[in-house]
Amino acid sequence: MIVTKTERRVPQGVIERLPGYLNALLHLRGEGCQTVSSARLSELAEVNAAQIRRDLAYFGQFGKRGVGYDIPLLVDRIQRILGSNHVHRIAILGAGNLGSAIASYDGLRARGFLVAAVFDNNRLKVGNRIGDLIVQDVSELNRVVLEQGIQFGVIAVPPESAQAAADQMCRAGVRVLLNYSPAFVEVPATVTLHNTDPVRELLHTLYYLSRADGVAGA
Amino acid sequence: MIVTKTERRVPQGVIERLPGYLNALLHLRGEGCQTVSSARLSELAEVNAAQIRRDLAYFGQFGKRGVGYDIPLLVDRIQRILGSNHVHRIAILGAGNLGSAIASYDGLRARGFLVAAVFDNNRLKVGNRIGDLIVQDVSELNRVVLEQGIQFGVIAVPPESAQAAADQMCRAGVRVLLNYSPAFVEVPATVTLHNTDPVRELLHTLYYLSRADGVAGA
DNA sequence: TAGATTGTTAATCGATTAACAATC
DNA sequence: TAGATTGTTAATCGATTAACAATC
Repeated sequence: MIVTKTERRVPQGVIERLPGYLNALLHLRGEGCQTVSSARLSELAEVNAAQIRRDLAYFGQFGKRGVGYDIPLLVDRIQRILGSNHVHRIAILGAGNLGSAIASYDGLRARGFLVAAVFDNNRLKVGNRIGDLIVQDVSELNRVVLEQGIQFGVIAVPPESAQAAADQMCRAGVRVLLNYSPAFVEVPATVTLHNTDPVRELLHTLYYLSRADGVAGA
Repeated sequence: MIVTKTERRVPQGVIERLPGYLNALLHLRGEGCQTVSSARLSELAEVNAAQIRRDLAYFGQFGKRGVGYDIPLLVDRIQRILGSNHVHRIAILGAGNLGSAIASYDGLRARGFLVAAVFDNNRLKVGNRIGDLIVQDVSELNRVVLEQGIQFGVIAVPPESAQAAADQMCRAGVRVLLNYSPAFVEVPATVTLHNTDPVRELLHTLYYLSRADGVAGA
């Protein structure tokens, strides 16, 4: 594994912002840009320009003074830092609308993820086609995760089955579990659980919305 | 609108944590609990107990010393603070897998949101049923948003149509726009845009995953 | 050289935490 | 009363920002 010189403890906020920078850089690269200034990146990523420079400085000196950052180089560096420079395999449990949406989500491939398998326990769904994949029976989960070295599991089942799905995924050996259901699930300490609740952001927005009615300002 | 006494400027971090508290409280209420201590809430919401007490104190005194917080009361208070104590209507543009998944997402109803309409520009999808809803042609968007007082718009179309979808939603008059596509979209300053990128969290997790291989600790 | 933009310091700002008196 | 837990202060910690010398 390649690690850049300065390996101080990097604040979590920095790591959380890197994917946003990468996103903007991929967008710029797609438009054919060669270099970008922290000022321009600031607009796209909605982060203060000084902070971008400071964040990147945790990992080395990637820019040229007077010029800016070389986009392909910076993309590569950030991908290495995050570990998205090689492909990571994902297994999805649940082949309903949510599972299908995630399996065919455009943003995954471009950023180093590959949906390697989709499982369901419903006989009617097993055998269905989702993009290039065939839905497999959940009894195959252990074998496939092991054989393909799958590290990421996605729970895309109804909330009442979420815990059972999580248990199966953990037994199969995934390292990270993404829970898209609104249920609480528990996992062993060796597995990293991410509860990604799409409603949480709506609620948070609501607060500012009701204030914006009465008062000026965002 | 009911507002509690202390209306100091509330830090953004507090607002972002409230939905997590609410989530945990709804879970506890579902289990039949009457009261909860900040220590117990701390476990469920994964936030320091002192911080929970401090966060809540921005809005008033909701607890009883020696006892804890009354769950139904606290649920009600947080819902009022966030504005989720009355129903907010959502329109979804895009009736594919993603749109269907969001439309039938269990977590919405429980937390004050109602998917009021789903639109698509594909003749083949117009007229389809998703739960209780019939997919409508996108030409109906303006009328329906106006008539039903819809404030939230969700973009669930392929990335290449995302900007066009955003424009239509903004013209129709939504106040908040949730973009689930990996595309960059621009909106007028009067509309709040939320880019909810499910891959961002995966990338962020990846960083810690690669470190966990070599070093001890989370 | 002149202009532009980085890398980095120093100052500010705000969030987090521990601790404890108040009080149920 | 004794035990428990809040509300709140005070101390710490870390993140953000402005500013500017270094340098392309």
